[in-house]
Amino acid sequence: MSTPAPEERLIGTAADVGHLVREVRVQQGLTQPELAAASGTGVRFIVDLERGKPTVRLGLTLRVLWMLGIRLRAED
Amino acid sequence: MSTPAPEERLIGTAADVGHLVREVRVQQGLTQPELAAASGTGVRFIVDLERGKPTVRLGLTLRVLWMLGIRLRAED
DNA sequence: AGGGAAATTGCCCGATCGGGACATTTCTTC
DNA sequence: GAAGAAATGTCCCGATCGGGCAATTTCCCT
Repeated sequence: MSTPAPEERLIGTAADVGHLVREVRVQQGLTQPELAAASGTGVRFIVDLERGKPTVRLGLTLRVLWMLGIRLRAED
Repeated sequence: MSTPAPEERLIGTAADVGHLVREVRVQQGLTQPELAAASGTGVRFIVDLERGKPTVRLGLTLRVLWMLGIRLRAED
């Protein structure tokens, strides 16, 4: 299976993260409350995250990403 | 140039992020205060980040990563 | 062992996160 | 336009982030 990553993007800002989360969530037909519940957090957090708020917490963010099936890779 | 990424890792938790930051920082011969200054934050944050504290802020984290030359890619 | 540098921790405190509830706005469908 | 679903805003409030500073601990080298 030599197919490259289905979809890959560079993540540099909280806005990048937020936009991606929203996109994938909608793509998967999930509502914000559903995603919140699935990630063990609240709607408040999801709204802020998708809005690209830079002060949201890293741990929760990573959990949401994981839940959505988004895999982060770090390259240096 | 078909060489794969020089070094690539999966990021799933705040601990993953923290360990990577420390590793790259040390590799580059930077002290925590130097990295803090370069990222426009404080030592307190760098210590917490490297410790893998899940509640550190996303925006600052991404800034530190960027500063270290670490590029995040999201794949879904 | 000793010394110096670097890292970590304790503390203070202003700022604000985020869970939850509810109101309001926006979006979608008919 | 009307209705319903989804998203966003407002508010409350306990918890705590993180900048800054000093004390303490750890690490590294001779």
